[in-house]
Amino acid sequence: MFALADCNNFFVSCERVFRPELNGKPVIVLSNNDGCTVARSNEAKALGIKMGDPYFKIRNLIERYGVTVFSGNMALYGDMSQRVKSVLREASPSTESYSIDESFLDLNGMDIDFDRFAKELSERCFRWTGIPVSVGVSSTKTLAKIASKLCKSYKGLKGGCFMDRPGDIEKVLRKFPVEDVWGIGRRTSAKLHSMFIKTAWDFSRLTEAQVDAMFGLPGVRTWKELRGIPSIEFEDIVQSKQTITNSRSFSKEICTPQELSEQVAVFATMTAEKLRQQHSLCSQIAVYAMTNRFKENEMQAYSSDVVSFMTPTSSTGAIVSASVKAVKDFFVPGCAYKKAGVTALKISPEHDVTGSLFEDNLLAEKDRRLMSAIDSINAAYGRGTLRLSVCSDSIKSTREHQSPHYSTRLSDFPKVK
DNA sequence: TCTGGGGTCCTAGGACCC
DNA sequence: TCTGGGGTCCTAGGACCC
Repeated sequence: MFALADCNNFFVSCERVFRPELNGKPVIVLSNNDGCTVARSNEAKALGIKMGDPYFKIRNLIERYGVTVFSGNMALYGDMSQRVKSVLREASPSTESYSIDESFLDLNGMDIDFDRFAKELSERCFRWTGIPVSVGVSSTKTLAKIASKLCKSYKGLKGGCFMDRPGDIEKVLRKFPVEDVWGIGRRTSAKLHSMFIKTAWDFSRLTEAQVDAMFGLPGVRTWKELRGIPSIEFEDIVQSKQTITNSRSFSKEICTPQELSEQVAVFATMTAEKLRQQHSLCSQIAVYAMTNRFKENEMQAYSSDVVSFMTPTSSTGAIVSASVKAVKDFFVPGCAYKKAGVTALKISPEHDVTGSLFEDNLLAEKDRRLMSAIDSINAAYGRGTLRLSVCSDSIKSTREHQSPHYSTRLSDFPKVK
C-alpha cells in the first residue's frame, strides 16, 4: 500500500495560515515578476482563473471580484513544506518527497485500518501546520494519486480516502478523465481522445501491446499501475540532482553585455552554491540568454554556450568566470534579453574526483577552503553577504504583493499581543 | 506596459567498436 | 545480381511532472 499526501492549493494555503480572514475568499499566488498564476484557491478556480494565466490578462477579473493577490514567497512555502513533511515522516518509516507539496508514504507491512489512517493523517497535518492535506491510499502510486484527488471533490471523505476493492476502483476510474491521470499529459491525452478513450477506465482496458506500441515504456507503466500492479519505483533515498539550473526572467529587458554578465554571475553563483550543498561537482555548464518571445516584432535570439572544465568543479570563481566569458562570446548587440540562466551539467559526487595532471591541485584545495569560508559567512549573515564583485547586487524583479517572511525572519514574526 | 522556474526519463539516430 | 552481425556510448528532442 502507498499513500499520497497532497497539500491543497499549497501556496494559497500557506498565505492563509497567517491571514485566516482569507478563508472562503478568492486568493491567487503569482510567479516571479508577478508574471503568471501558480496557485489558486477553490474560489479563484470557480471564477475561471486558470493555472498559468498571465496576471495582466486577468486583472479586470481580479478587481471585479476582489481577488486577493500574492507575489510568490518561496521562503515561506519552503518552510511550511518542511513542517508538513515532518508530520508525514512520523506517520511512516519510509517517505518520498515528490515535490514541494506532495509526498508518498510506503505503508507496506502496516496492518492498520487504512481509511482511518488517511483521515487521521490529514487531520493531524491540518492541526499541527494549518495546511489542509488530502491523503489517498491505494495499492499503487498512481491509484493513490487518484484517491487523493477524490478527497478534494468530496468533502465527506474528510481529507482521507482508501481505495482498494476492485469494484470501487472500477467505479472511480470509469468517471476519472484520462487526462487527469498522473503520467498522461497533453500529447498523450489528445491522442487518446481521438481514439474515443476518455476515462482512466477506457485506457486500462487497452491491451499491453497496444499501449506499448503507442506510448512506449512510460505508457505501459501507467497502464499497469491503473490495473493495480506497482510499476513506479518508490524513491526512499534522496538522489542528488543530475542538473542544477538557476534562471530568471527580468522585469526589464537587458541590452548591454555588461549588465547581462552581472545578472548571469548571480545565477552562476547560485548554481555553484547548490552544487556544494549537495556535495557535487560539475564538469560542464550551459549558459543562455533569450529575448522576449512574445514581442514578435522585435529581433529574436536564443544565445547560448556550453563550457567544459578540465577538472570537475563547484567553485564559484570558476563557474562565474566561465559564465561571464560565455556571455561575452554569445552576446548579440541590438538584442533585448528578457531571460537568462546557468545550468550545471555532468554532475558527479565530490568525493571520487581525480586530481588533474595539468592543473595546480594545491590551488584547488585553497579554493575549496575559500568556498567553505564564504558559505559559512553567508549562512550566518544572509545570502549574498559576501559575493564576487562581478555580481549584480540583486536580480531585479517585480513583487508588488509580497507577504512577510512570517516564519523565517525574526522581524516578520506575527505578533500575538 | 505585462507572459515562471526547475526538474526527470525515454527514444531514435549517429558514431563508433570488433 | 548479391554488401554481416552484434554491440556500446552519446546526444538531441520529446513528453512528462510540480
